[in-house]
Amino acid sequence: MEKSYDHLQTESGWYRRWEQQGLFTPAAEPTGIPFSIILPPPNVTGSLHIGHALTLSLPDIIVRRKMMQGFHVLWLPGIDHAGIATQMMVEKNLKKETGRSKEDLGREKFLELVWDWKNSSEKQIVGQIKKLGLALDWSRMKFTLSEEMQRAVRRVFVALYREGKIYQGTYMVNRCPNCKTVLSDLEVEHKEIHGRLTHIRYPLRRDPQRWVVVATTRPETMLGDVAVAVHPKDPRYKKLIGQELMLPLTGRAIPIVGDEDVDREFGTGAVKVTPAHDPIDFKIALKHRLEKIVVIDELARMTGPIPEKYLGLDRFACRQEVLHDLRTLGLIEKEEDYTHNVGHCQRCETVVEPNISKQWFLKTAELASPAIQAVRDHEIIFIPEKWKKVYFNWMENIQDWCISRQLWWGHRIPAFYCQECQEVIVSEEEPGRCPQCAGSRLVQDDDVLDTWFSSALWPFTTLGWQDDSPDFKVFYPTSIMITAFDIIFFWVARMIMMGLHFGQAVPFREVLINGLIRDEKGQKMSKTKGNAVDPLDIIREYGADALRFTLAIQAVPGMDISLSISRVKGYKAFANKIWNASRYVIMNLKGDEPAAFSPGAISDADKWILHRLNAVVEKVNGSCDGYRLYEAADLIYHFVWDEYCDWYLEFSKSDQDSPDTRAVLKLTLFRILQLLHPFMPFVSEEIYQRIKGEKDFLVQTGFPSFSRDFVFPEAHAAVETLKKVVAETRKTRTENRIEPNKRIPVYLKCEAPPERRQLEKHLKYFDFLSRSLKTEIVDDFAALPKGFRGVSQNWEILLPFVDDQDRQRELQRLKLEHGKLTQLIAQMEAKLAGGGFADKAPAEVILTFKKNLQEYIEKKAKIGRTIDDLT
RNA sequence: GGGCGGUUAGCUCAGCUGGUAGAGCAUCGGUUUUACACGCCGGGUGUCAGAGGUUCAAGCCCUCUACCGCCCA
Repeated sequence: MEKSYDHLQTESGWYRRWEQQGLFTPAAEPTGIPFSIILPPPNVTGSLHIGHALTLSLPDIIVRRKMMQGFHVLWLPGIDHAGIATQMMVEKNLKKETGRSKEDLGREKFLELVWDWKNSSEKQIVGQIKKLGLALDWSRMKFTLSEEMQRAVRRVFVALYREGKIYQGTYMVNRCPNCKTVLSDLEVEHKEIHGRLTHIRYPLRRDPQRWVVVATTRPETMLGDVAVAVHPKDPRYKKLIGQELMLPLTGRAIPIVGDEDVDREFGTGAVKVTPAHDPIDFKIALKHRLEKIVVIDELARMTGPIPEKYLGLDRFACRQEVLHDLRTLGLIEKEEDYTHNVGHCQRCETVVEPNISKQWFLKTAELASPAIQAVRDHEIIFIPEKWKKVYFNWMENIQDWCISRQLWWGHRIPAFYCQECQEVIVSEEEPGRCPQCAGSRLVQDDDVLDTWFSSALWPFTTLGWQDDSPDFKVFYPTSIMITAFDIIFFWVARMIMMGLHFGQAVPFREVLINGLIRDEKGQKMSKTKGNAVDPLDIIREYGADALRFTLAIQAVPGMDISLSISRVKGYKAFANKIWNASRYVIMNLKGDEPAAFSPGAISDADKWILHRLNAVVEKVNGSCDGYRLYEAADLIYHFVWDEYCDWYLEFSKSDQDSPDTRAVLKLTLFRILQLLHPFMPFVSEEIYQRIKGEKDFLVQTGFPSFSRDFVFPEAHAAVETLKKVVAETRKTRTENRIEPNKRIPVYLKCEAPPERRQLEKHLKYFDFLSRSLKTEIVDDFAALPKGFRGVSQNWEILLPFVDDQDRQRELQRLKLEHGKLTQLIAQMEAKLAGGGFADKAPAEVILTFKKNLQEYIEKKAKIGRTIDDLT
């Protein structure tokens, strides 16, 4: 074996072999309890970022452990067509490369380009996923826009339409003028904007010298005002209700209406009403039967019955014009700085324009209530539980979902319009003829569905629900959904609604919410923002194992992660540590190690490591079962490094002649590899291949579980004593600057006969680990040469001086320690005496406390005696 | 406006049902000890954001404040 671990070499080969062996494809015959996870599909907008690495690694750790435990595991991969994002990218690309727009190409040709893009993006994503080592069953790979998924989506759409849950209607929706499509509420992000609140005078028609002042952040919309609303009880304005105002710049007269919903505190208390461009005004207008004047078009340009000079201007350019013109007319009362929330397109950050148009909607209330109930009834468990509240809060206030998008890339809405009789036909297949008038001039709806519509169906459509497949019967409901919290509404909530409705059961039993990986500014990483990190860079430099381990150990459920490269580096060193520990073990194996050893016959050191291993295995299983993977990773890390490497390998150096010890070395290493495999699949596999048993691959060997045969409390206690005295001896050596390599005699004194016997049995380890020339356990130091002294619980250590300078140094050190102990003891005694601690604290707590105190007192006395002795 | 989370060693973060604080990295001293210098041995490091309260005892529970971040409207 090489002296240091080469992650690049190891990680390059294994994945292909795992895949070729079909290790990740569940056997045709169910071999255990089904366990399934459907991968939250990454977008085909490019490549994966580090956030994906987290959301994909965590389930993989769970999946691999389940595979090892013998479950019938399916971990199903897929990718998402991501309507808006993908189309935008391809459009941008087309523009850049050829200067042409998608309209220049036409729908069909453009879509061909998008498919090309999808294919190359898919290739890249799949490559990245394999580099991460995910144990996915590629034979079941899905794509949200495949022919198969399209069939499923059409079936669902038609079913919901027939149930009256999908309807078409004209309402105010959010439109992104840049993406040129409407958006759902969820795709709009509210951001604080430092804008201006402009107070504009609207003169009274009968008395132009008097006016009403309205305040607005969007002066350009005044061109579409149809009224000014005031609160009917507002003393400032109530007499004016019913009168008319002259709308500046337009020459139109508009009424003053009274409306209870007007906020008297906002601005002047009189609000302009622009029903075509503001959702609140839209509602006011409905109540008062006011006309809706559209003055901004779908691309956010000025339009409609407005003065010609404004026509065609961009909304923001027009704002400046309107302000200028009003100023000229002296109609601006004042302008003030004003901070308010403005909706932005989640994809491109353009300010969203409220817009009235005819769209398709999904009525969500009826779907939501069983979905709420399922979580209430614990059919679905959120981990951590607090996310339930977020889920309930959204679901209980859910609005109808606008599902149509003015895009080309997506599931085309299966609605057909008869050009003869205007009949709307919703059908899975092209109807051919109008069922109403038998006309054959049918035109399909141009729009496509919101990407998230097909995502909502993902847990059952990927399993072949639409074809009544065996997979659906075996693997639905899936076991768990693992994702970031920003996707609770987009995915989780909608999947639950659709899963219950069409799959007849919850889509998953558990929802594990992980945090987001943020950049150094604490910002969400996203491709559109350009602050994403490529996990491949990290993998190349430190290894996928190190990355996976870092993510696992940092991922406290529900907490965000700031990815720290220094930690990745640390876990790369961990991989190297394991490599070298294995190297030591493998180099020492002679082939005569018994396959089975008698637990009674092995050494205490062997028993100790098995005992510790057993305890760690039990804890790791508990942590994994509770999805505390960070805790499991931490346990494994410390067991391997602090116990197996730092102590057991060192003990074994004194026992190399024993075939039993070599057998325990190998067995423990094997168990470590098994424990580690879900977290670090590559290095563990690479090493396993060198100590391989009957199974070809590590994932086939099982996951360790607690064993009653490996409980050795006496041997464990003995070795802990040994470790304690070794540590104190080393410390005494270092503190007194005894040359690290020099072997010197060590004298020990012990007040606890059982501990003395424990150590006497293990002096060979002690000599080796503390570089002792010879070790004597004596009853009294009096007859011995003077020396450096060390004290730990029940033990005193004496390392003989070489000269008088040594003695002086030692005295100084002891006095210092004596002082520290005096202080500590005083504090503890004070606590015991006053306050009520002794009366009220539980007996055990006091007992431990007193025991500790007693120890300190004894230690102090010992040091005191030593000081006298040396003086 | 409603809600949630964070504030612990220089940095990034753990700390389970309250019992005198931990990890990785960094740092300091020593060390080419035959698995590993991606190492080994040893050390230092914190008024656990601030104030108040409950308690014998609070990083952990309660109240308030400050700052940072997020979600929803």
